[in-house]
Amino acid sequence: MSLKFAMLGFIDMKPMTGYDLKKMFETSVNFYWSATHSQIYRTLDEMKKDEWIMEEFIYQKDLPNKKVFHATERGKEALYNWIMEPSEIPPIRHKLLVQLSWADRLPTEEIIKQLNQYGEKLEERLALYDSDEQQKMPNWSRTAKEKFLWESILKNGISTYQAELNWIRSTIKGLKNFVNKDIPIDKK
Amino acid sequence: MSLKFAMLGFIDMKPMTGYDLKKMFETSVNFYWSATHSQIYRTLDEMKKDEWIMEEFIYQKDLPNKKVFHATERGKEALYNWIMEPSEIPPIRHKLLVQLSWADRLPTEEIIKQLNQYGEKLEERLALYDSDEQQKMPNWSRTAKEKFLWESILKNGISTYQAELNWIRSTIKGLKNFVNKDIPIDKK
DNA sequence: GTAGTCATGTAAGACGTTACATGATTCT
DNA sequence: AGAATCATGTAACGTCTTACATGACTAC
Repeated sequence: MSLKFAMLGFIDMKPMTGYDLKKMFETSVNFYWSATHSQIYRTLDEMKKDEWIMEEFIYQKDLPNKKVFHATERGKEALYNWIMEPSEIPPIRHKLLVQLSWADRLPTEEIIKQLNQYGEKLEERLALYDSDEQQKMPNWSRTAKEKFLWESILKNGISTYQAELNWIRSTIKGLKNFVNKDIPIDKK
Repeated sequence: MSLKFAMLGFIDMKPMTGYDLKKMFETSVNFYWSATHSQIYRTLDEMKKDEWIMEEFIYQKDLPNKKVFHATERGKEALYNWIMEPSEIPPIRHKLLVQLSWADRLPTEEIIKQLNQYGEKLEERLALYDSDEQQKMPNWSRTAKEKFLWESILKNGISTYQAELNWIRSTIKGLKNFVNKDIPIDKK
């Protein structure tokens, strides 16, 4: 449901093609919403039917022709209304945590290896976000307020991943007590 | 893909009905994976076909009949192998962040109201997890290691939500500078 | 009486991923 | 010569949500 609006917001800022949107979802936005080109083109069709966007066909000689989409008044209104809707805490589907719930069956070293691997991925992700690289938060921001909002969004990602990385580290530390030891419950 | 294994893990600990699983997903497990009964019954069918579980039909006089599922050897093996698979950082789909990206259009007070509402939800969630209530992490844990793992999983949730709550608070603070003010970029 | 728990299922639709499909231009 | 970029789409499949459907017993 949010996908339409994520796309509409971009199109409203600056008319765009499906291909442009695809790139947006691959770079900037990527950590809080994502979409493949399949999904993008299908959704563009729907939005066109709903008259939230209008298509402008552009012929190109050297490059493939393309369709630039523009937001309509109806579209802008729909976006505006949606932005004010209250939001729930997003459901998380966390494979690693499901694995951990049943990881009792694994040797402790294996579990630690798993957590380490995951931790490395978090580190990479954080490195990416901390680098200038990720100043790809679309840089055609107009107002100071908008700039502030985009920076805040990035911070959300960073602090979430950082929290999880800290958790990983402390969990690994705790697990080391179980390496090659059998610790009965309630041993005082 | 993880759903099968989340279910299988429970069934392996203790034979269960679809209804029992449903309750598990509503309580304990709920923050890192969730499922409705529709999905659960369909998935049980599939797992039966794959011979990961076996069905035991139980006739009851006062209550509706039920089907208790037991994990098979094949099922246990599948679970074991899956647990060792490396896990990616789960994709996040965060409606509030999409809304924030385009919230420049809203009066700052409205944005703050939105963030406050969301913050309250986080506080409720945290209160729930901090309370004994949430010792609903299935309490038939056998080994100390398993107990440690379940506690760790809960901590993951708590620290994630706590990090987001801190972020919300600091974002609100920052936004207050934009209430009824027009701040040009690069004003020194 | 009315809501809740126990207990099971089906059907339709929304949302998402992966694979299939094409083809010119530009960079290495 | 091979890979990447630009640019669009379709088809099949997998996953998830919402609504429809039933029915007895129990607690307030």
